[in-house]
Amino acid sequence: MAPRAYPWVLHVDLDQFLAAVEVLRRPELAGRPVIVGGRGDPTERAVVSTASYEAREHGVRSGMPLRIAARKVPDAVLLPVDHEAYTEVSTQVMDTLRGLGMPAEVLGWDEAFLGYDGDDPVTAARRAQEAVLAATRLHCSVGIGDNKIRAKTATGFGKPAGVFRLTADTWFDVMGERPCIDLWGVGSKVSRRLATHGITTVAELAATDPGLLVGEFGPRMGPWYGDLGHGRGSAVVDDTPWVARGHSRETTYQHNLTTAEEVAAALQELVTQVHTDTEAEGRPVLRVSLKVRYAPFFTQTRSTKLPGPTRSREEIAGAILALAAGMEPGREVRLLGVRAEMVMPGDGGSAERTPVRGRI
DNA sequence: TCTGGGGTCCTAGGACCC
DNA sequence: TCTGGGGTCCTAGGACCC
Repeated sequence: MAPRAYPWVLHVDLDQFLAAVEVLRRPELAGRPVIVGGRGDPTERAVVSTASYEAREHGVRSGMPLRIAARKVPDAVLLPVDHEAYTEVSTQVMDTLRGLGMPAEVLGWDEAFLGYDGDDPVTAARRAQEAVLAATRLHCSVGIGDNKIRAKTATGFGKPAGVFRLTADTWFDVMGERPCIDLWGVGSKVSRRLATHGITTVAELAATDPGLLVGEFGPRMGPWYGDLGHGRGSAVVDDTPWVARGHSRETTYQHNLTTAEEVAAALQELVTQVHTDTEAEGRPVLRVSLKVRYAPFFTQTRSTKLPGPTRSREEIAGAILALAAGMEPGREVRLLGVRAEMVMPGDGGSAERTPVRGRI
Protein backbone atom coordinates (compact mmCIF):
# COMPACT_ATOMS: atom_id res chain seq x y z
CA MET A 1 0.00 0.00 0.00
CA ALA A 2 1.28 3.43 -0.89
CA PRO A 3 1.57 5.69 2.15
CA ARG A 4 -1.48 7.90 2.59
CA ALA A 5 -3.38 9.80 5.24
CA TYR A 6 -6.13 7.98 7.12
CA PRO A 7 -9.18 9.40 8.90
CA TRP A 8 -8.19 7.39 11.96
CA VAL A 9 -4.79 6.39 13.24
CA LEU A 10 -4.46 3.62 15.83
CA HIS A 11 -1.33 3.51 17.96
CA VAL A 12 -0.71 0.04 19.34
CA ASP A 13 1.71 -0.20 22.26
CA LEU A 14 2.50 -3.40 24.12
CA ASP A 15 2.29 -3.17 27.88
CA GLN A 16 5.62 -3.52 29.75
CA PHE A 17 6.87 -5.42 26.71
CA LEU A 18 10.22 -6.86 27.82
CA ALA A 19 8.97 -7.77 31.28
CA ALA A 20 5.81 -9.30 29.80
CA VAL A 21 7.84 -11.50 27.44
CA GLU A 22 9.93 -12.72 30.37
CA VAL A 23 6.83 -13.53 32.43
CA LEU A 24 5.37 -15.45 29.48
CA ARG A 25 8.21 -17.93 29.49
CA ARG A 26 8.48 -17.99 33.28
CA PRO A 27 4.88 -17.89 34.55
CA GLU A 28 6.01 -18.12 38.17
CA LEU A 29 7.18 -14.48 37.82
CA ALA A 30 3.61 -13.23 37.34
CA GLY A 31 2.74 -10.61 39.95
CA ARG A 32 6.37 -10.15 41.01
CA PRO A 33 8.52 -7.05 40.45
CA VAL A 34 10.55 -7.86 37.33
CA ILE A 35 13.38 -5.63 36.10
CA VAL A 36 15.03 -6.22 32.73
CA GLY A 37 18.33 -4.49 32.03
CA GLY A 38 21.96 -5.02 31.01
CA ARG A 39 23.14 -8.46 31.92
CA GLY A 40 20.85 -8.54 34.93
CA ASP A 41 23.76 -7.81 37.25
CA PRO A 42 23.18 -4.78 39.49
CA THR A 43 26.88 -4.45 40.25
CA GLU A 44 27.61 -3.65 36.60
CA ARG A 45 27.37 -0.41 34.62
CA ALA A 46 23.92 -0.81 33.14
CA VAL A 47 20.43 0.69 33.20
CA VAL A 48 16.84 -0.55 33.36
CA SER A 49 15.30 -1.30 29.98
CA THR A 50 11.83 -2.20 31.23
CA ALA A 51 10.31 -2.72 34.67
CA SER A 52 7.05 -4.55 35.36
CA TYR A 53 4.21 -2.53 36.86
CA GLU A 54 4.95 -4.15 40.24
CA ALA A 55 8.49 -2.76 40.11
CA ARG A 56 7.30 0.65 38.83
CA GLU A 57 5.15 0.93 41.98
CA HIS A 58 8.42 1.22 43.87
CA GLY A 59 9.67 4.02 41.65
CA VAL A 60 11.74 1.99 39.19
CA ARG A 61 11.86 3.60 35.74
CA SER A 62 13.43 2.92 32.36
CA GLY A 63 16.89 4.43 32.13
CA MET A 64 17.55 4.22 35.85
CA PRO A 65 20.88 2.66 36.83
CA LEU A 66 20.35 -1.02 37.58
CA ARG A 67 22.16 -0.59 40.88
CA ILE A 68 19.64 1.97 42.08
CA ALA A 69 16.69 -0.07 40.88
CA ALA A 70 17.93 -3.12 42.77
CA ARG A 71 18.34 -1.03 45.89
CA LYS A 72 14.77 0.28 45.61
CA VAL A 73 13.28 -3.18 45.20
CA PRO A 74 15.47 -5.70 47.02
CA ASP A 75 13.21 -8.65 46.22
CA ALA A 76 12.95 -7.83 42.50
CA VAL A 77 13.77 -10.41 39.86
CA LEU A 78 16.60 -8.98 37.72
CA LEU A 79 16.91 -10.37 34.22
CA PRO A 80 19.35 -9.79 31.35
CA VAL A 81 18.15 -8.21 28.11
CA ASP A 82 17.48 -10.99 25.58
CA HIS A 83 17.35 -9.24 22.21
CA GLU A 84 16.66 -12.37 20.20
CA ALA A 85 13.65 -13.33 22.27
CA TYR A 86 12.09 -9.88 22.03
CA THR A 87 12.76 -9.62 18.30
CA GLU A 88 11.03 -12.94 17.73
CA VAL A 89 7.93 -11.98 19.72
CA SER A 90 7.90 -8.52 18.15
CA THR A 91 7.85 -10.08 14.69
CA GLN A 92 4.83 -12.18 15.68
CA VAL A 93 3.05 -9.10 16.99
CA MET A 94 3.72 -7.02 13.87
CA ASP A 95 2.73 -9.87 11.55
CA THR A 96 -0.50 -10.21 13.52
CA LEU A 97 -1.22 -6.51 13.18
CA ARG A 98 -0.54 -6.56 9.45
CA GLY A 99 -2.95 -9.50 9.21
CA LEU A 100 -5.79 -7.20 10.27
CA GLY A 101 -5.85 -5.62 6.83
CA MET A 102 -4.65 -2.22 7.96
CA PRO A 103 -1.25 -0.76 7.01
CA ALA A 104 1.19 -0.95 9.91
CA GLU A 105 4.01 1.55 10.46
CA VAL A 106 6.36 -0.12 12.94
CA LEU A 107 8.12 2.15 15.44
CA GLY A 108 10.26 -0.28 17.36
CA TRP A 109 9.96 -3.61 19.14
CA ASP A 110 6.65 -2.83 20.76
CA GLU A 111 4.82 -0.05 18.92
CA ALA A 112 3.05 0.49 15.63
CA PHE A 113 0.66 2.89 13.96
CA LEU A 114 -2.25 1.41 12.03
CA GLY A 115 -4.25 3.30 9.42
CA TYR A 116 -8.02 2.82 9.67
CA ASP A 117 -10.52 3.98 7.11
CA GLY A 118 -13.95 3.29 8.60
CA ASP A 119 -16.38 4.63 11.12
CA ASP A 120 -15.82 2.37 14.13
CA PRO A 121 -12.20 2.83 15.26
CA VAL A 122 -12.96 1.54 18.76
CA THR A 123 -14.01 -1.83 17.42
CA ALA A 124 -10.94 -1.89 15.18
CA ALA A 125 -8.79 -1.18 18.24
CA ARG A 126 -10.45 -3.99 20.22
CA ARG A 127 -9.88 -6.34 17.31
CA ALA A 128 -6.18 -5.47 17.32
CA GLN A 129 -5.93 -6.13 21.05
CA GLU A 130 -7.73 -9.46 20.78
CA ALA A 131 -5.64 -10.58 17.83
CA VAL A 132 -2.35 -9.75 19.57
CA LEU A 133 -3.52 -11.46 22.76
CA ALA A 134 -4.64 -14.58 20.88
CA ALA A 135 -1.39 -14.81 18.91
CA THR A 136 1.09 -13.99 21.67
CA ARG A 137 -0.77 -13.89 25.03
CA LEU A 138 0.47 -10.28 25.36
CA HIS A 139 -1.68 -7.30 26.28
CA CYS A 140 -1.46 -3.99 24.50
CA SER A 141 -3.02 -0.57 24.77
CA VAL A 142 -4.40 1.29 21.78
CA GLY A 143 -4.61 5.03 21.27
CA ILE A 144 -7.05 6.30 18.66
CA GLY A 145 -6.46 9.67 17.08
CA ASP A 146 -7.25 11.78 14.04
CA ASN A 147 -3.50 11.94 13.46
CA LYS A 148 -0.37 10.20 14.71
CA ILE A 149 0.44 12.73 17.43
CA ARG A 150 -2.98 12.39 19.00
CA ALA A 151 -3.05 8.60 18.63
CA LYS A 152 0.37 8.27 20.24
CA THR A 153 -0.63 10.62 23.05
CA ALA A 154 -3.91 8.79 23.61
CA THR A 155 -2.18 5.47 24.27
CA GLY A 156 -0.81 6.67 27.59
CA PHE A 157 -4.37 7.20 28.83
CA GLY A 158 -5.40 3.71 27.78
CA LYS A 159 -2.72 1.83 29.71
CA PRO A 160 -2.85 -0.86 30.76
CA ALA A 161 -4.76 -2.93 28.21
CA GLY A 162 -7.23 -0.17 27.37
CA VAL A 163 -8.40 1.96 24.46
CA PHE A 164 -8.52 5.76 24.50
CA ARG A 165 -9.56 8.24 21.84
CA LEU A 166 -8.13 11.73 21.39
CA THR A 167 -9.15 14.13 18.62
CA ALA A 168 -9.01 17.82 17.78
CA ASP A 169 -12.30 18.21 19.71
CA THR A 170 -10.95 16.72 22.96
CA TRP A 171 -7.27 17.66 22.74
CA PHE A 172 -7.33 20.70 25.02
CA ASP A 173 -9.74 19.12 27.53
CA VAL A 174 -7.35 16.21 27.95
CA MET A 175 -3.94 17.82 27.40
CA GLY A 176 -4.38 21.58 27.84
CA GLU A 177 -3.39 21.79 31.49
CA ARG A 178 -0.62 19.19 31.28
CA PRO A 179 3.07 20.16 31.27
CA CYS A 180 4.75 20.49 27.87
CA ILE A 181 7.12 17.64 28.68
CA ASP A 182 4.15 15.26 28.37
CA LEU A 183 4.21 15.93 24.63
CA TRP A 184 5.86 13.41 22.35
CA GLY A 185 9.04 15.13 21.15
CA VAL A 186 9.43 17.54 24.07
CA GLY A 187 12.10 16.48 26.52
CA SER A 188 13.66 18.04 29.58
CA LYS A 189 15.82 20.57 27.70
CA VAL A 190 13.09 21.98 25.48
CA SER A 191 10.65 22.02 28.36
CA ARG A 192 13.12 24.14 30.35
CA ARG A 193 13.69 26.52 27.44
CA LEU A 194 9.93 26.93 27.08
CA ALA A 195 9.66 27.66 30.79
CA THR A 196 12.08 30.59 30.43
CA HIS A 197 9.39 32.19 28.24
CA GLY A 198 6.71 31.43 30.82
CA ILE A 199 5.34 28.54 28.78
CA THR A 200 4.64 25.58 31.05
CA THR A 201 1.42 23.96 29.81
CA VAL A 202 0.29 22.55 26.49
CA ALA A 203 -2.43 25.20 26.21
CA GLU A 204 0.15 27.94 26.80
CA LEU A 205 2.41 26.46 24.14
CA ALA A 206 -0.48 26.38 21.66
CA ALA A 207 -1.26 30.04 22.40
CA THR A 208 2.35 31.18 21.93
CA ASP A 209 3.24 33.49 19.06
CA PRO A 210 4.88 31.28 16.41
CA GLY A 211 7.47 34.00 15.85
CA LEU A 212 8.71 33.59 19.40
CA LEU A 213 9.10 29.85 18.88
CA VAL A 214 10.98 30.38 15.61
CA GLY A 215 13.32 32.78 17.39
CA GLU A 216 13.98 30.30 20.16
CA PHE A 217 14.12 27.03 18.24
CA GLY A 218 14.75 27.86 14.60
CA PRO A 219 12.70 27.83 11.42
CA ARG A 220 11.89 24.13 11.49
CA MET A 221 11.64 23.20 15.14
CA GLY A 222 9.81 26.39 16.17
CA PRO A 223 6.69 25.75 14.08
CA TRP A 224 6.93 22.06 14.92
CA TYR A 225 6.61 22.75 18.65
CA GLY A 226 3.75 25.15 18.02
CA ASP A 227 1.86 22.47 16.10
CA LEU A 228 2.62 19.99 18.85
CA GLY A 229 0.86 22.23 21.36
CA HIS A 230 -2.26 21.98 19.24
CA GLY A 231 -1.85 18.24 18.75
CA ARG A 232 -1.49 18.87 15.03
CA GLY A 233 0.47 16.45 12.90
CA SER A 234 0.45 14.05 10.02
CA ALA A 235 -2.07 11.23 9.63
CA VAL A 236 -0.01 9.44 6.99
CA VAL A 237 0.65 5.81 7.81
CA ASP A 238 3.62 4.46 5.90
CA ASP A 239 4.03 0.70 5.94
CA THR A 240 6.99 0.54 3.58
CA PRO A 241 9.81 -1.39 5.23
CA TRP A 242 12.25 0.54 7.36
CA VAL A 243 15.67 1.22 5.83
CA ALA A 244 18.38 2.24 8.29
CA ARG A 245 20.63 5.18 7.40
CA GLY A 246 23.42 3.73 9.47
CA HIS A 247 24.52 1.24 12.05
CA SER A 248 26.49 1.79 15.21
CA ARG A 249 27.98 -0.22 18.02
CA GLU A 250 29.10 1.14 21.32
CA THR A 251 30.29 -0.34 24.57
CA THR A 252 30.49 1.04 28.04
CA TYR A 253 33.35 -0.84 29.60
CA GLN A 254 32.90 -2.28 33.06
CA HIS A 255 36.38 -1.01 33.82
CA ASN A 256 37.72 2.08 32.09
CA LEU A 257 40.28 1.49 29.36
CA THR A 258 43.61 2.97 30.31
CA THR A 259 46.10 2.10 27.57
CA ALA A 260 46.36 2.83 23.85
CA GLU A 261 46.61 -0.91 23.23
CA GLU A 262 43.30 -1.57 24.96
CA VAL A 263 41.65 1.22 22.99
CA ALA A 264 43.04 -0.06 19.68
CA ALA A 265 41.84 -3.60 20.35
CA ALA A 266 38.40 -2.38 21.42
CA LEU A 267 38.06 -0.26 18.27
CA GLN A 268 38.94 -3.21 16.04
CA GLU A 269 36.16 -5.20 17.69
CA LEU A 270 33.59 -2.42 17.24
CA VAL A 271 34.62 -1.91 13.61
CA THR A 272 34.18 -5.61 12.94
CA GLN A 273 30.68 -5.55 14.44
CA VAL A 274 29.59 -2.48 12.50
CA HIS A 275 31.08 -3.83 9.28
CA THR A 276 29.16 -7.07 9.81
CA ASP A 277 25.96 -5.06 10.27
CA THR A 278 26.44 -3.01 7.11
CA GLU A 279 27.53 -6.04 5.10
CA ALA A 280 24.36 -7.83 6.18
CA GLU A 281 22.56 -5.25 4.07
CA GLY A 282 25.17 -5.24 1.34
CA ARG A 283 25.26 -1.45 1.33
CA PRO A 284 28.50 0.57 1.08
CA VAL A 285 29.57 2.95 3.80
CA LEU A 286 30.03 6.66 3.10
CA ARG A 287 30.81 8.19 6.47
CA VAL A 288 32.09 6.93 9.80
CA SER A 289 32.14 8.38 13.27
CA LEU A 290 33.96 7.67 16.48
CA LYS A 291 32.41 8.33 19.85
CA VAL A 292 34.57 8.55 22.94
CA ARG A 293 33.32 8.95 26.47
CA TYR A 294 36.19 9.84 28.77
CA ALA A 295 35.89 9.22 32.49
CA PRO A 296 34.03 10.31 34.40
CA PHE A 297 31.41 11.20 31.76
CA PHE A 298 32.63 13.54 29.01
CA THR A 299 31.58 12.60 25.51
CA GLN A 300 33.13 13.59 22.18
CA THR A 301 32.31 12.56 18.64
CA ARG A 302 34.46 12.82 15.54
CA SER A 303 33.30 11.94 12.08
CA THR A 304 34.66 11.90 8.58
CA LYS A 305 33.38 11.39 5.09
CA LEU A 306 35.19 8.62 3.28
CA PRO A 307 36.84 9.38 -0.10
CA GLY A 308 34.14 7.22 -1.68
CA PRO A 309 31.59 4.54 -0.83
CA THR A 310 33.29 1.38 0.42
CA ARG A 311 32.48 -2.10 1.66
CA SER A 312 36.01 -2.73 2.88
CA ARG A 313 36.42 -3.43 6.58
CA GLU A 314 40.03 -2.26 6.38
CA GLU A 315 39.10 1.06 4.87
CA ILE A 316 36.56 1.65 7.64
CA ALA A 317 39.07 0.59 10.27
CA GLY A 318 41.66 2.94 8.79
CA ALA A 319 39.30 5.91 8.94
CA ILE A 320 38.31 5.11 12.53
CA LEU A 321 41.94 4.76 13.63
CA ALA A 322 42.74 8.08 11.98
CA LEU A 323 39.96 9.70 14.01
CA ALA A 324 41.22 7.90 17.13
CA ALA A 325 44.65 9.45 16.62
CA GLY A 326 43.09 12.67 17.88
CA MET A 327 42.08 11.17 21.22
CA GLU A 328 43.53 12.67 24.36
CA PRO A 329 46.36 10.43 25.46
CA GLY A 330 46.42 9.22 29.03
CA ARG A 331 42.74 9.92 29.65
CA GLU A 332 40.70 6.98 30.91
CA VAL A 333 37.99 5.85 28.53
CA ARG A 334 34.58 4.77 29.73
CA LEU A 335 32.89 4.18 26.38
CA LEU A 336 33.85 3.74 22.75
CA GLY A 337 31.43 3.77 19.84
CA VAL A 338 31.71 3.33 16.08
CA ARG A 339 29.05 4.37 13.60
CA ALA A 340 28.83 3.86 9.86
CA GLU A 341 26.43 5.71 7.59
CA MET A 342 25.52 3.91 4.43
CA VAL A 343 24.52 4.91 0.94
CA MET A 344 20.74 4.94 0.79
CA PRO A 345 19.25 2.52 -1.74
CA GLY A 346 18.60 4.10 -5.09
CA ASP A 347 20.73 7.07 -4.23
CA GLY A 348 24.26 8.14 -4.99
CA GLY A 349 24.61 9.22 -1.41
CA SER A 350 23.75 12.86 -1.92
CA ALA A 351 20.00 12.95 -2.47
CA GLU A 352 17.86 15.04 -0.20
CA ARG A 353 16.32 13.51 2.90
CA THR A 354 12.65 13.32 3.67
CA PRO A 355 12.50 14.92 7.09
CA VAL A 356 10.61 12.76 9.53
CA ARG A 357 9.67 15.67 11.75
CA GLY A 358 7.85 17.18 8.87
CA ARG A 359 6.09 13.92 8.14
CA ILE A 360 4.99 12.50 11.47
C1' DT B 1 21.74 7.89 42.12
C1' DC B 2 25.60 8.15 38.61
C1' DT B 3 24.32 7.82 34.37
C1' DG B 4 23.03 1.53 28.22
C1' DG B 5 22.59 0.93 23.33
C1' DG B 6 20.71 1.82 18.74
C1' DG B 7 18.62 4.99 16.14
C1' DT B 8 16.86 9.77 13.90
C1' DC B 9 16.82 14.69 12.75
C1' DC B 10 18.10 19.64 13.45
C1' DT B 11 21.21 23.58 14.15
C1' DA B 12 25.25 26.20 13.79
C1' DG B 13 29.68 27.58 12.31
C1' DG B 14 33.55 27.42 9.24
C1' DA B 15 35.42 26.53 4.63
C1' DC B 16 35.06 27.33 0.07
C1' DC B 17 33.27 29.12 -4.22
C1' DC B 18 31.16 32.54 -7.27
C1' DT C 1 42.97 48.65 2.64
C1' DC C 2 39.16 46.71 4.09
C1' DT C 3 35.86 43.64 3.17
C1' DG C 4 29.46 41.85 0.41
C1' DG C 5 26.22 38.35 -0.09
C1' DG C 6 24.53 33.87 -1.17
C1' DG C 7 24.87 28.95 -1.67
C1' DT C 8 26.64 24.41 -0.51
C1' DC C 9 29.37 21.06 1.85
C1' DC C 10 31.39 19.28 5.99
C1' DT C 11 31.73 18.45 10.88
C1' DA C 12 30.43 18.73 15.91
C1' DG C 13 27.09 18.80 19.07
C1' DG C 14 22.40 18.71 20.86
C1' DA C 15 17.98 16.70 21.61
C1' DC C 16 14.82 13.19 21.51
C1' DC C 17 12.75 8.46 21.11
C1' DC C 18 12.30 3.36 22.04
